[in-house]
This record gives sequence, C-alpha cells and structure tokens, in this order.
Amino acid sequence: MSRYNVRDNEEHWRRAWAERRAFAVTEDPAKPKYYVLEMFPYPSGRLHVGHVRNYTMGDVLARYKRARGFNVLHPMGWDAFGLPAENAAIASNVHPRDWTYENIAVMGEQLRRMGIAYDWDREIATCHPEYYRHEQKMFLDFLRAGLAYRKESWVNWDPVENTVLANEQVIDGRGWRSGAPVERRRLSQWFFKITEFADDLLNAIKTLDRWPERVRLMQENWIGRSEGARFRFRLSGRPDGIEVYSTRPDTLFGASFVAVSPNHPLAEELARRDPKAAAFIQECNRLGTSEAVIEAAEKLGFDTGLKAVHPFDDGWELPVYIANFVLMEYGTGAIFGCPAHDQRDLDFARKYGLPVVPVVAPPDGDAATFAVADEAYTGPGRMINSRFLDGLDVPDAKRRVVGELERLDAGTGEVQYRLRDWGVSRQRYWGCPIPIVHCEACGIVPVPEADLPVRLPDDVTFDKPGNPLDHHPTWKHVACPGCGAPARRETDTFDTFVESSWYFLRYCSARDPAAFDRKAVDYWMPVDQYIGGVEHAVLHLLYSRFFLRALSRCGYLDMAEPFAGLFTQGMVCHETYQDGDGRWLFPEEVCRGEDGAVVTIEGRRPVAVGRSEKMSKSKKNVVGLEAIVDSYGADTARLFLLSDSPPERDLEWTDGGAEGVWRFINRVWRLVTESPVALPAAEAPRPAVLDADAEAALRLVHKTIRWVTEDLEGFRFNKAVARIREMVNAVAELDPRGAGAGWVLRQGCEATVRLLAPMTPHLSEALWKELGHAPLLVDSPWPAADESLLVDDTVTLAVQVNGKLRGTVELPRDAERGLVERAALALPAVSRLAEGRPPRKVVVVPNRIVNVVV
RNA sequence: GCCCCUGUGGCGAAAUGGUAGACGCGGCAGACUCAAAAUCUGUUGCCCGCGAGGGCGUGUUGGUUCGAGUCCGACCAGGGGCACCA
Repeated sequence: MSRYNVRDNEEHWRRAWAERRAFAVTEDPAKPKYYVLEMFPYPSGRLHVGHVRNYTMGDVLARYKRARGFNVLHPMGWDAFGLPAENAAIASNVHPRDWTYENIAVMGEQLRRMGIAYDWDREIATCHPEYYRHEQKMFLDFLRAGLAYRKESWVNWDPVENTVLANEQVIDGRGWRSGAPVERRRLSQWFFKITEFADDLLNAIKTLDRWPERVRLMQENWIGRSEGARFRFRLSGRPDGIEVYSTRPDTLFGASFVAVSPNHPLAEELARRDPKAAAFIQECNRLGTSEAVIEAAEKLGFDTGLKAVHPFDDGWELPVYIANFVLMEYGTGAIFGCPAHDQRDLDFARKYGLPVVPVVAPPDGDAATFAVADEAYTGPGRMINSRFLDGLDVPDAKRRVVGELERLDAGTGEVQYRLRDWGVSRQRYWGCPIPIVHCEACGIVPVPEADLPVRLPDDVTFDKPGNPLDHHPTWKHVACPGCGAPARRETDTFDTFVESSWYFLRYCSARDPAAFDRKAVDYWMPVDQYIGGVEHAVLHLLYSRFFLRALSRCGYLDMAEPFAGLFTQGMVCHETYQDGDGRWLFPEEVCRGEDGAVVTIEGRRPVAVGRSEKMSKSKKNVVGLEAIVDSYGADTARLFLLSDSPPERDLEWTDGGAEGVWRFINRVWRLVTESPVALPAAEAPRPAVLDADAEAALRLVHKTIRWVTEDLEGFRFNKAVARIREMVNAVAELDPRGAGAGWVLRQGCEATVRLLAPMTPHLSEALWKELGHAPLLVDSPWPAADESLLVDDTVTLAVQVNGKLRGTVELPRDAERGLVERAALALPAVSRLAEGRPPRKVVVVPNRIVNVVV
C-alpha cells in the first residue's frame, strides 16, 4: 500500500505553477473578469491555521472561477502599518519597520506553502513609501474638496503614557499598560467628512444584494438615520437656552427634565464656577469614550439648579441636569427626558425622584389607568395628557409638534445621523504621515505635491512616552511651503483604516507610478467577491465605500461601491488550556493522561481545559501552520478548514478532524493509483453494457458534479466536500468484476480529482498526471455533468399516516395520483392503522410524500 | 443599556414546510498481524423488546398546518457589535 508523498508532491506542483506563472494575470477584454479578494492581513508575526481559513476559501473560488474560464485577479498584500509594531518596538527594542518586514517575509512564505493561487507580482505593503505617497496625495485632494478638515474631538487619554488610547486599551477606566485612570480629553484632529455621504451610503446598501443581510443591517444601524426635531428650551433667568434634539418630540408633554452632556459647553461653563459640577464632570470623563461603557453604566446626574422653560408653556419649568449618559457627539449634546417612554430616562427619573407621566397609551390599554412602572413604553398608541396632541397617534403627534415648534420659531424638524465624521489622526509613529505643515503665519499649509511622499524618519526612539515623531530632534522642523519661515510638520499619522480603504484599487495596477491606472481599475473593479471577518462589517467596509465616493468626487474614478459580493467567514476555534497557576498553555504542551484527564507533557501536571475560543496568541490556543503542513501537507489543512463547518460559522479545529482528512486524501490517492481494475483510457467510449451498480455509480458521479458546482457557487464548501466523499465511497465500493466497472471507475476518478482541485490543488494535480493527462490540471476546464444522467426513472416516496412516517414506496417518477394513493394505501402499516375505514383525506406531494389522514 | 446572531446524537454538522441526523470525528465489535501502527468490514440518537416491532426525540413553551428542526408568539441559555485592535 502506497502512501501519498505529500512533501515532494506539494513542493513539485507549486514549482510547476510558479514556472508557468499560472496565476499572473493581465487585463484581457476578451475574457470575463473575476476579482477575488480576501481581506489583507496585518503582518503580526506568524500565521496559524486560524488565519488561513479565509485565504483558503478565496483560493477555492479563484481556482474554480479560473476553471470556469474567467480571467481571475487574486492578489495579496500587507496591511503593514499599525500599533503592534510599536508595541514590539517598546517590548523588544526592534524597529517597527524591521519587525514588520520580517513578519511579511515569514508570513509570505507560509502563504506560498499553502499553495494559494496569488498573483504575487502585485504584492503590496502599505508601509512602503510607494504605497502611502498616493494616500498623501488623496488626502490633499480631499482637503481641497472639503472632504477633509480639522476640528476638536474627545479621546481617551492616558496621562502617564501621554498617549491616546483605543477603547479596548481602556480596562475598567484605566490604561492597559500604565494602569492610570483614563481621562476624556479634547484634541485637535483631522477628520474625513463621511457624513457628507451619509444618505447615499445608507440608500446604496439596498443595492448590495450579494452582501450578508446582517452586515447590511449593521451598517444601517451604524449610520443610524433618525427623524426628529431640534428645538430650544429657554433658560429661566438667563439670556441663552439649551438646544435639544429628540426623535420623540411627540412625548414633549411627558417631559420631566432636561439633560446636557458632561462635555456640553453649558456644563463646562458651570464647572468653571462650581467645583461640585467640575468634580461630577471629571467623574463622567473617567468612563472614557466607549458608547457601550457609557450606556451600561449607572445613570448619574448633577442637578445644575437651572430651570428650562417648556416650549409650549411658559409656566412649566424643568430641572436641568448634567447626565453621564448624554453623548456630546450625537445630536446637540442635550436632550429632554420623558421617563414614561424611554428606558434610560426612566432609570434616571426613578433615581432622582422625577415625575413619570405617560403620554402614549397602548392601543389595547385603558388610557385612564395606564401607568408605567419600571419598564418604559416605547410602542405605538394614542396620545394622552398632551393637550393639543391628545387623541393623535404617535406619527401624527410628531408631525403636529414639529409644526407647532416651527410656528413658534422654537425649533424645526431635522434628520440626524448617528454616523460621525471619521477621525483619522493618530498620535503614533508607525503610520502614514499626514502631509501638512503648521506655520505661525500661514496656518495650516498642505505639503506641495512635488514634495511627496512625506517619509517617516527611520531614526526614532521609543524610550519615552508619547509620539516618537514629536520627540524626533529634526524631522518636524521644516520651512513653511508658503512663506519659508520656520514651521513644524504635522506629527499625527493616519488611522490604518485609511490604507485599507483603497488597497484593492492599487492591486489593479500595483506598480503604476500613479495611485492606480484608470483603465486597469475600470477593467477589474468592483471586487466580485470579497472575503473576510465579520469584525470588519462596519468600519473597514464603510470607510472603503466612503473612499470610492470621495475619490470619485475628486476625479480619480467614477464608482461608488467597491465590493459587489461580500462573504464573512467564521473564526477558527480551539480549546484553551491553563495550568494550575492560570498560565495559558499551547496545545502541543498538553496531552491526555492514562485516566483521560488532560495533563502537561512535561511534569504531568493537571491542566484545566477551557471552552473553545477563537485562536489567539494571547490564549495560546493556536495550531501552527508548519506543524500541520510538515506532517500532513497544505492540502490537508485546506480541506479540513473547508469541510467540517459551514464557512460563515465558527470552525472547531481538532486533531482528529485533521487526521480524518489526511486519511481521506490517502484514500483518494490509493483509489486512483491502486485501482482494483485497470482503468480504460480517458477518452474510451462508454461500454455498451453497464450493470445496475455501475449505472447507479455513474449517475451519482454526474449528480455530484452538478451538486458540487452548485455548492461552490453558493459558498457551501462543507457540503461540497461531503458530496465528494459520498461519491468516493460509492465508486470505491464498485464490484470490479461488474460490467463496465472499470469505465465507471475512470469517470469517478476523473470527477474526484477535478472536483477536489480547488480545495486540494496539489493532490489533484499529482493525480491528474497519474490519470495520464499531460497538460496541468490548473489549465483544464471545469467538468460538466451529463444532464441525461441527473434524473432517475424511479423515486422513493415516504408514506405517512396522520403525519407520522409508516413506510416508503418505490414508484416510477411522476406516477399519476391514483397509482400513488393505491400504492400507499396498500402498505400493511397503513391498512392496519386505517382499521378498515376509508381515509378522510390523502395528501400527495408528487415524487416526495403521501400523507394519509384517517 | 441598545442592536444583532445562534441553540439538532458523545462531538463538528446535513435536511426547497414533506423519510431528522447525509458527510465526518469519536466509540464499540471484527478482519489482517507474533504484536502494534496503518488499512479494511460491520455497528453506533435515546428508551422498551429475544425478535418482528413499538414509543420518544431538533433549548423551553404555546400556536398555524394533512404535515414544523424549518413559519408565528412568549420565554431560557450562549455568543457578537457599539467609533484609536486590525
């Protein structure tokens, strides 16, 4: 019995593809194009099996589409700027650039060994000046077009590290590294005006019909269009007022307080006079900027003592609070609270003893007795306790209130978006420099295009807190491009989402002196199938959609949507292991002891087995690629990643599962190379006689070709693999002495090898040659099913009595109804249950089921 | 807090409203072997029964239907997202 020599074979065929430059493509107007793209990785170190699932899926699609005759663009590159490189620099004293490029080299080699069909000629790294110089030019064009601007905004500030923190770096209100209490702080930053396109970004979601529903929903919620009213409360005893925004102006007569954000100008004004207000605001600022944290925190308020006057009743005064749950970024940073019909307001009112007056009565409730206890009523209904609104339903009341506010010149109806402009400034070193000079005399001056790129300096140190660009002795000192006076460079760098917002355009003409060649982009774009994690469902995808609109407005191209099809794959998970001291252990550090309990290999100490979680370095529950590829080969890893779970769901990596795939690969190898009968030539005609088994197997082969094709088109890789296994089982069971068995076996082997090719390309290429074919399989077309073999002459119908299965009957396909009924009623189990009575009803679903109702 | 998703054998999972558990992992029994590994064969939802067979079963609970894992309502459990990680 031979064993598939995975090492030699995989290496050999990869070389054959490389020598042929099989996956290098150019624009070819004669062929339909297909652009397959997996979200490019951040070069964080080494790949583990969890990383390569989406690349494998993309590769299956790329190879499949190629076999279907498409001109397939399938590129790969590196999202190479980012924080981990700086963390590495601080932790192990390596330069972010060196660290990044070393990781790229390692990970690139790992991807090559997976046999993924990339056009490596188009490889890009976003940290390369030849990449980011174009981004700097785009920024300048955005600036000119009014799509980039500067304003102040709130950030999480670590006072010890002198740096801005991401929400995930804020743990229980403290900086992750320093442990210092985090402050909310105002900083002058660069923004992209994504809100300019809010309406279009929202409306166009409807056109993205090959995107997952859930991603579209997340984007809709993110943009968060709401219709409401913006209006003023006058403040008693003060000349100014408070402008509020509300989506429920209909509930205005249920108002019991007005609240402003801790960062509202009024709050800040009060803080300057009142130390208690200042202390409260400082307390709120401890919460950081995360909406999740703010909204989940206990509702707290500070009574300012000010009174707001109800817009429709001069004699009605409402207390004004500073409240920790009011967000400055949304609406006007101030609200009125109607506790009966908003849960947050209700929690707040209960805490501070404010009135709860219901103003909307549920349609089926009694208006006179309707009261709110501890759950706000947010459903539809008719207005009560609301003067001129009484009796109206909620939408009419909204319109009426807005009309009245407008009549009194107190406010107006307004559409608001939750979407905020995209803050792109980062106080970091390892990012694309923002090409701006700050001059005392001229103000903000763009760097002239001739001076691009503004390169990152190499000689930086990470020994003190803050932004290394700011500490650099010379880099930021330049002459003003306008007046020549001494000036200073912008030391902020771009958010790394900026690079990933247009990299798919760069791939179209990766070495072009311009950002991209318009003709190439027009040929390849949009991306036909984009594949990546759902964690990018909102930001990356929305920013990319914004970028195409912004670039179009600046004359770069004429296109709004970058990704025609989107697929979000699930994560790869693995059990987690911890020793007695709570330290995480790698899977290869543990084994099963004699009694079945998990212990450390060294020392046999007990191990706590945790639940299966996404593979991550921090929890060490990772399986290295090398470990799998060295022992079982890339094809085993690929096939396992595709076979056990539906691609959109999480996959549990198990050693047993991987071994099972390895067994299957060897089974296929032996089926072809050690077939029990001599295979006739590939082009040998069908024998005149096939016995029944051979005929059935042949039909299954052709059905499998059809099913697998449909499954690949529909991203059902796990089912495609199951179908192929079923076919291999059937073909392997053929009696070799049967009439036509050899010929059918040949058909089965050919189909197996070709259908498996996108998933196990190395194995298939090797077996293709074993089957006597000379040209590379990678250049061969996809197999076609023989339509005449797809439909069987007889069908098995299930027979139910009162909905319960009692037997089956074999009948000719499309048998007429009377025959079907008679056959079903003739079943002993049916007549027994009928007890001699005629059936009350017989439901016949042609070719499927008969249900006898007695 | 708000929004969203998922619950099917010991495990990963299949199943246009129509034979629940395809395919695989694991287990059990057997063949080959001096033995083991590898490979192959059989078996494997649960309960009752010697058997033929019967009963029960898709998180819980109601409903729609000739028929519900699938549709609708309520509930329970687990997970994800919420703007400087990428």
